[in-house]
Amino acid sequence: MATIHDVAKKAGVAPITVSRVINNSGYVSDKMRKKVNQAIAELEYVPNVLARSLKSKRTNTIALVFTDITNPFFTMIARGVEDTASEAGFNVIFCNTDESSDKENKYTQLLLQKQVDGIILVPAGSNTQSINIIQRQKTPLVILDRRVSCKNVDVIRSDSEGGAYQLTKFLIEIGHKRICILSGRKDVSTAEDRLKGYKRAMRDHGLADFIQCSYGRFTQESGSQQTKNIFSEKENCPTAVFAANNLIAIGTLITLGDLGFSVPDDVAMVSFDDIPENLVAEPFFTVVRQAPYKLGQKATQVLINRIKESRNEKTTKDFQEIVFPVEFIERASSGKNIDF
Amino acid sequence: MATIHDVAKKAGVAPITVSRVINNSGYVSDKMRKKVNQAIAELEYVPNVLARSLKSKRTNTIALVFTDITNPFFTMIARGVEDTASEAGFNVIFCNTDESSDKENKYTQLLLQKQVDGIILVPAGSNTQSINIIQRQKTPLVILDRRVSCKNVDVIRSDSEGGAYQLTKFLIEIGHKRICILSGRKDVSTAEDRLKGYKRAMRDHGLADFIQCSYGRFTQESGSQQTKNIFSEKENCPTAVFAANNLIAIGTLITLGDLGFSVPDDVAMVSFDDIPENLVAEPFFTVVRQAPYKLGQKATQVLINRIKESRNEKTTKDFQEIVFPVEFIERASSGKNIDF
DNA sequence: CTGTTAGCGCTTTCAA
DNA sequence: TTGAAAGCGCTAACAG
Repeated sequence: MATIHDVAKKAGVAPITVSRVINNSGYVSDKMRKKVNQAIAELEYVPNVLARSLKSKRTNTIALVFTDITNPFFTMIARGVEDTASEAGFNVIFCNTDESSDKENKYTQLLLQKQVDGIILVPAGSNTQSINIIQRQKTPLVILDRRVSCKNVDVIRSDSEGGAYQLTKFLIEIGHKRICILSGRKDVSTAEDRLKGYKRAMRDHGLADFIQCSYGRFTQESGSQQTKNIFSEKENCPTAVFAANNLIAIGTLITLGDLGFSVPDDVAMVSFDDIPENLVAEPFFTVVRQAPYKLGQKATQVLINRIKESRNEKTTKDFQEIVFPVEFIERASSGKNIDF
Repeated sequence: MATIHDVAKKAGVAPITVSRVINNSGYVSDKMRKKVNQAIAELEYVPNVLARSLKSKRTNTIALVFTDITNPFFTMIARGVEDTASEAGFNVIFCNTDESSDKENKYTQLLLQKQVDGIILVPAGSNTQSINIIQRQKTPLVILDRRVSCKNVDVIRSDSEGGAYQLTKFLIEIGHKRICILSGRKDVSTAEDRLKGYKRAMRDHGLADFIQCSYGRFTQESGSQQTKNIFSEKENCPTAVFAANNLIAIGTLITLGDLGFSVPDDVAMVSFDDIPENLVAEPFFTVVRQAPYKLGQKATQVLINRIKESRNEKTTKDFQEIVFPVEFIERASSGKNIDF
């Protein structure tokens, strides 16, 4: 593989001149430029950005560390990040942690070694170890989708509590009292916040006695499992279920069917998060929908600003927490005006 | 940020000794090792892999260049690639081309500059420019999911033609004659192969006169559009539709509904590719299903072998084309024993 | 406008 | 078992 020296020799110039042509920096006469470009073409020269980055201290690469790209919610986030980063001249490395803090730590270590310019992190749990490491290396960092206990960091997320409140209130208003929530892991802020919103709505409407919470994970299997636990005893079953994410909702729907409950006739359902429209012929769930693409977009913008700040050694602006509103969509799963 | 020199100074050794500790290479006495490790911990030293890679000529990074991670088929491929690569100590960079050869070229250029150790490519079209560039830089390459005109390259893909034959034959055997196929772009091999398989099945069963093909793109919108084109004139409409991928299938299903056709009662449907099980409560489509995770896995294994070969300067084994079988699953969308 | 010098942080090669 | 020297390919800083 040709190096900048080979090109320089062939073009009869100094390596730095080649560098200037490649990077469009400094002054180069048209004559020189032409010669250099020709040499580049002839040698099929590909600049080595490792060497460039080693010298320039920037890789123009950011990383997105999240739980599982297989969940359409995160897939859309990934696209939002990639598109935005790409437009700004940044590359993206994606890392799936599968909700494991161990994997999260390993990946952040690796990413720091790779000298990424910045990291967008969806924390796997409440553990802040990787956050601390990233910050001690002074690598710009944005937290996405979930709250964390540290205060000195930017956070971009949706209004989980508000959305949960809205969904619960809706169920109450169409007549439900015995509403249960099936949520994710306790140490994941979105699971916690949705539960909080649910509880607040129940209390606000005098239904504190009917509060019934279940923790699990944000997966279809967990949705099934939690549903089995709650609906296996046929006495005093909830008349409505609030699934704390899309995958739980599907597990719940399937298992309710298996147990002989039909939705929404026997049990009403609402869910946080949607399945992307191009994957479903007839959307069924009443949901509160986040805007994952926009979340990814915003997180990337904030991160890139931080990166630019750090390059200019500007005084750091205050950290911000940006909370996106959610959108309520009523569909068939919640039924309506049901008599009990 | 501490460098290897800082660690060396602190530990009272030479930089190379630190290097040996980090990489577990060469001989280092336990005493030295301890001192070095302590210095590393105290300084929170993070090795710079750019410098390492510059010297060692390997980045332990591979790239997956594909069309759109938003399509669950490719999402699963991405997971297959990441998990396999990760296990072998490789990092993955993902690049979405959105079926644009332009973007494909730009990304491959960038990836070569980044000195990735290998590339897995799902070609955006029949253009082989990026393949040529990659090969001229002697970067190991594996083609995934689609055929290409070059012969000197490994290809991992599913049996599109066979699967299409199977689906078409199935429709014929349950009594359909007027079967149309809605496919993707003509210059994408999977669109072409599925069409071929369909045609061959039609001919083999004496239905050459009923062959009705439509090209478009592998998206929901295209599925809708193609369906509109074919079903807007109510005369001699097909009694069955073969959607060449999952997204087309959904667009078709929706639009058939809009046009007043019910599936499968008025029109039977089959489709290539499934929607992942954890995203759908009640799978509806009769499909031929690929194994995207395995495709990604296999492609990565083949690529990593090639990378190791190239490091050992071994004589290159012959290029292989690995074709995965597909799995037929009958569901409600195709109906059964319908009278015409 | 063009070039020289030095060095980014690491590891290979050779020597002790 | 440890280290010194050299250099991977590039560019910042300075000089001309």
